[in-house]
Amino acid sequence: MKEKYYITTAIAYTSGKPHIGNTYEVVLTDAIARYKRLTGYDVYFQTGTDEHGQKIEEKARVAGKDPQEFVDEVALEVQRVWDSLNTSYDKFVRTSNPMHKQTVAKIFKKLYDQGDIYKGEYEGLYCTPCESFFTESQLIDGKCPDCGREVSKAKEEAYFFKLDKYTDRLIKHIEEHPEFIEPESRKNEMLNNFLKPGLQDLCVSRTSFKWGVPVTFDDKHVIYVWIDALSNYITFLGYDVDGYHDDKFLKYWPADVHIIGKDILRFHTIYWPIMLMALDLPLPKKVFGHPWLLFGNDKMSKSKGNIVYADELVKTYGVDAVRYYLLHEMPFANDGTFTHELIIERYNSDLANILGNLVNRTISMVNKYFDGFVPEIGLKEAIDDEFISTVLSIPEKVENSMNNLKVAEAIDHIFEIYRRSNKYIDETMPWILSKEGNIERLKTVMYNLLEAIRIGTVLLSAFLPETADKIFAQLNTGNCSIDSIKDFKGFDPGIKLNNPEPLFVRIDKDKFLKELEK
RNA sequence: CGCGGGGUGGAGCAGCUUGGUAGCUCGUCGGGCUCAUAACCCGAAGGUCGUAGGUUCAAAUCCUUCCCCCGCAACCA
Repeated sequence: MKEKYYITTAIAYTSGKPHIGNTYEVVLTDAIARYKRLTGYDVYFQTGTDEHGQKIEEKARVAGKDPQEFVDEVALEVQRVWDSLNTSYDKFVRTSNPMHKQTVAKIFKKLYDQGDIYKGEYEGLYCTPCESFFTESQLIDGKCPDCGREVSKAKEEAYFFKLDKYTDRLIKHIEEHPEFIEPESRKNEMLNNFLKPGLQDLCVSRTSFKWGVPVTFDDKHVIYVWIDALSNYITFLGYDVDGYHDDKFLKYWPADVHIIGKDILRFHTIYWPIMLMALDLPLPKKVFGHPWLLFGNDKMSKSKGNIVYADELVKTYGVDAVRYYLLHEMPFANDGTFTHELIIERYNSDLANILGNLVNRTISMVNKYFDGFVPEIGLKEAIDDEFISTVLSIPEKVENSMNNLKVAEAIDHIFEIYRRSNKYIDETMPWILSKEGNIERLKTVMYNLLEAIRIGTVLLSAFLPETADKIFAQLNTGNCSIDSIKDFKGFDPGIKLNNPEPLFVRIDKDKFLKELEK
């Protein structure tokens, strides 16, 4: 019986096409999901779109479309971008789904009936032309951030979620489960900024727009984003307020990890757990707030005009080059940087030179010396032991890194195999062995290289699935299970390799960048 | 004094919890090799570890001052 692993991304807001920074989250989650599948877990990977709210209502109106029509189009676009990066989600959810809306309405009612939600008044800074409330910090020079006009204090009838009842329990949970909030630096932020000073009640309904889930017992109100969006993690598993849950919910909840952007960590580590407590459900085991991908030194934004889209990058560099960059160049806790110069550098040095060239030269030699047939082990030397033990030590290192969600570190470990293999070629000098007619020794060297590459490729398949498939095809082996990399004999002698095809063709950086500018 | 994170050779990062030759990748320079995608392997140069003090036999690592950058600051998805 496989152990289950439920992993999610945040759902993307359908106000427009997601940029590379938004896409990073899905690729990161995908790598973890694929790795867990590889290592024997029953993985359920959910992602999707958050489709309600005033902003979307407006965007649809401007586009002259019905909101549903509008989000249908954007959701399709989001899914297309996710697919362009080869992400292996099991379920793509959309909050405009009728079943989801029904459950959300029931959750709201239940929380109201049990006294966790009450009716009150929301007071904020209101911009009349924009029909929107803003907080002090959202204002630009004290004026409305959308239209630049004066705002004034205003009140609106609204429903609130009472939080103080659960605060102590949440503080205790966070303190007793140091792994709950990742990275750890964020934990203090939540604790010191919000929980310990005491939480303000959360406003959970709006009357200023209609595009959302209506409050069943008060139709002036629409359920505001939090209850609607956050609950996607359970509604689409078949959670039922009356306890008639689907098997899927019983099997997969609680989530093993929610992967989200650091900007919405507060909602996932405070409001969401409190909602779950109110519903008497177990909390997710971990929430990981990943850093942002910046373009150069700037945050990507439409107003700066520096938006980079994932699907366009895929067209330029190939899917695995983009995945490699996202997964390997992003630090664990600090923001990462994207530039074309940097991705080309990584592409050339890591993918083309170290990995691609290794596979190419190894297969070429086997073709040349053994007509492409995988040789038996022949004569061994002491240096082989060190080489083999280095390779065999990698899976455990990768496992440790992945258990801490250190994806970049895990990839580094895999590349240790390739670096060591390139060095092994220099140490053993197969072309000399061939010239001297030392075939027994040559057989061993080539076998060791092929097996090292195969082991690396099994691990690599979680991160660069397309490349891994290409390598397996060239090696002509289907032996790619995690069990096959525990010892050093997973490559059956006698297999006929296919001809080598360059995996990554080197990019001429200067020439390429000039082309890009056109 | 709102809370928190960070400042390490040209670039990007690790090391700091549990003080004791400053490590990795890229780039630069020199050498080697020729199986391979001008790729691969070896070596070298380059850092007073933001600043000023303190603790210590010894500090990038612990404590304090100041400077600079960044995130959060509550209903913005």
